[in-house]
Amino acid sequence: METYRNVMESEAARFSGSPAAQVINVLSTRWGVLTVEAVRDGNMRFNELQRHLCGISHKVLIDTLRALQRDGFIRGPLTDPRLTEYVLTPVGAELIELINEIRRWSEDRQGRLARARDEFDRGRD
Amino acid sequence: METYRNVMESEAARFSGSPAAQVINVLSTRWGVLTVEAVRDGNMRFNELQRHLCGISHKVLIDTLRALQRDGFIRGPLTDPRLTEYVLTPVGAELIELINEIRRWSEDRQGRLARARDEFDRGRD
DNA sequence: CTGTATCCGCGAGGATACTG
DNA sequence: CAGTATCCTCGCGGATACAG
Repeated sequence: METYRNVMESEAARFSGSPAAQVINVLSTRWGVLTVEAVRDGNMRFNELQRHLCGISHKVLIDTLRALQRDGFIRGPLTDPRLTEYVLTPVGAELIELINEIRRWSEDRQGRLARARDEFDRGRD
Repeated sequence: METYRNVMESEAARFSGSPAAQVINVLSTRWGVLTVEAVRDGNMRFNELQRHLCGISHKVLIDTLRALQRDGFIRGPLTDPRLTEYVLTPVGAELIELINEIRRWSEDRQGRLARARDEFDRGRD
């Protein structure tokens, strides 16, 4: 066990200790963003989520849900026995806004970013 | 070799293909943020950077610099022989703004985030 | 169905030696 | 000093079997 201090908690070294760590944890793990978005898309039970996130393994979904709950972005039966579904917390909803901002930022610079890669890769083959 | 397609390019699966991948790559790797910030703090040569980023290994700094250059956030001797120092690109400077926004976002919610963790951890020991 | 407990592969990050 | 080439470690993400 001891997973809840594992997944999403290499503690995003560069932000370690800082509050930003919890955000980076979500962004930087394999299924973090996908999972919060799945939860937002409709409060779901475990199996619905797993089907929604096609490809995620049983264990990894549990680990991810646990980490997201520990960081306060979702709530669900795993921590609160009264619940039957996973739901976004208010902070979780705000997190999605932040994620969307990052997406926008990237799309606004899509051209420049892509060009950088092309140039770099061209110089090297 | 083949590192430049390695470091920072597990291709941030959840954003794979999307332009946001390049941003997440920086955020999610051990030294990504620290390195762009070091480059901003003063255009430096390799060894100065390594001293500035105390603890980073030789190889990892090179890998990180290469990835940051590939993604267009910095430029330097590694890709451009005319340069002697590593410098931020315009997009790189904007990236730092984005990072600061994420920091602000987190600090604004610091209390709620910390409380979530405390509650979770308390419920489990 | 939901969560736990194991076992495993692979890749990022690190240590080190070698080359211009 | 800057960059390359190896080798190693450790932990995330995954597969699977088991338990309420």
